[in-house]
Amino acid sequence: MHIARAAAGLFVRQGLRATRAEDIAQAAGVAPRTFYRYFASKEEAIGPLYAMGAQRWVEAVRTAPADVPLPRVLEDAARHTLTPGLGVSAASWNWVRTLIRLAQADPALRRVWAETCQASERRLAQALAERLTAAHPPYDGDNVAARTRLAFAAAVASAAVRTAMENWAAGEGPSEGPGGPVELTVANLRALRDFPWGEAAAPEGD
Amino acid sequence: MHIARAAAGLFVRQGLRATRAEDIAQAAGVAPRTFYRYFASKEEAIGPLYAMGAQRWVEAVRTAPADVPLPRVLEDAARHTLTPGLGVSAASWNWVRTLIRLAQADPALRRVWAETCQASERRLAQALAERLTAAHPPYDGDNVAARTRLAFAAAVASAAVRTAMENWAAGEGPSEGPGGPVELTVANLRALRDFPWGEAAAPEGD
DNA sequence: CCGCCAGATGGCAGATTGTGTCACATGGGC
DNA sequence: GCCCATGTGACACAATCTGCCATCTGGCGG
Repeated sequence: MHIARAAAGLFVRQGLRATRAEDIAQAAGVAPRTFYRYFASKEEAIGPLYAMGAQRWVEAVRTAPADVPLPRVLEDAARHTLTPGLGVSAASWNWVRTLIRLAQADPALRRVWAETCQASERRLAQALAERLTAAHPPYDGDNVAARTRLAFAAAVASAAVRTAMENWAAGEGPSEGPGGPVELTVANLRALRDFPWGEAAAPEGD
Repeated sequence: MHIARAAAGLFVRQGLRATRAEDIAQAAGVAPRTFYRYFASKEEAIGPLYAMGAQRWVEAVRTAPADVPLPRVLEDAARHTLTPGLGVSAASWNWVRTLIRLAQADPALRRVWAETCQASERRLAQALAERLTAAHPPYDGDNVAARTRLAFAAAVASAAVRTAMENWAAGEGPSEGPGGPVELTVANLRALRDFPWGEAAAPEGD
């Protein structure tokens, strides 16, 4: 969505506050009225940019073979989605970092980011449900406990990626290798498996 | 915050759309300008209501003795916060359900809900960090990997409660006992521990 | 070719929202 | 009493959204 790109460009260049919805519309080459046909507010305009990555990740999970164990699926999807060069050019990772920082800096944008994350979480839950119904016919989608468990699994997986991205973006680390999004995400997923969780969360100080 | 209550009342009674910021101000007995001194938009006005519960939960975790294992702390905090009658009157749980449903129904309110959840997640991360520095002096807050791991832990714990609340509110289940917020949350936390997670997430169909 | 419809877009008016600025009141300390 | 900090209100105005209608475009059947 080129309107979203125009919005992001203006937000980064001159700040959210100084950018009017009309400016975005003009930069994107559309009428103000058209802008508001797609977005309810100027903040929402970068939503699609935030959603893109999550979209790819969920899709990778959805299309994974049903016989691969879930943790493996999540890890592979993370690698496939977050490794610079695969789908997202290595250069534009700086852009990604900038956008995430932007979201953390402004309350209104943080709301958009948060909502986007929860939305993709719901899509992931949907994808996991499909996996389940395919593998375990007795999965009962009407059962509150079962649905909650599924939503929780999606939330956890989603959080593994989200916290990795947020913390990576907040620092100055590289977009690849140790300290990069992929490594942090994988570390989260692994920690999940062997969390004693009984004792506090920093046994070995990595 | 009595402005928040006034806003919630109007939103529930006549809908978000039909409620103007000025109406809320009037219902709360303040001038419109004063309303905007506290909230940037009318949607934000119910934020404090969403935050209250999370606030209590985080506080319960923070004040837990350092020698109690974390999963236990989380479970206890959940019971303490989510059991009707302890702090939140049994009657007002219907109100809670209504408010959460409201959030799921409207995009703008969903954003507020999402942001509130992430905000309390950050506070929980802060609380966990304090626990850690107290217990394991070598905890390194400057380390990206360590910070991410901590944020992830907070996100997971937070998601356990959030998904429980969302799924409880979406259905018609009781606010207490099986199918209630407490049970669902505890089930999430337990599932976390013995997730083989290797095989799909619905072994025993509870 | 023509009429027609569906969908996307733009123009315009106006209600609503959000903000800068100043004024007024209250209450505590000197 | 004076002063300052803090919370509140009034007014004007910029910016945000929205309803309604006109216009354009492309496809489709007559």
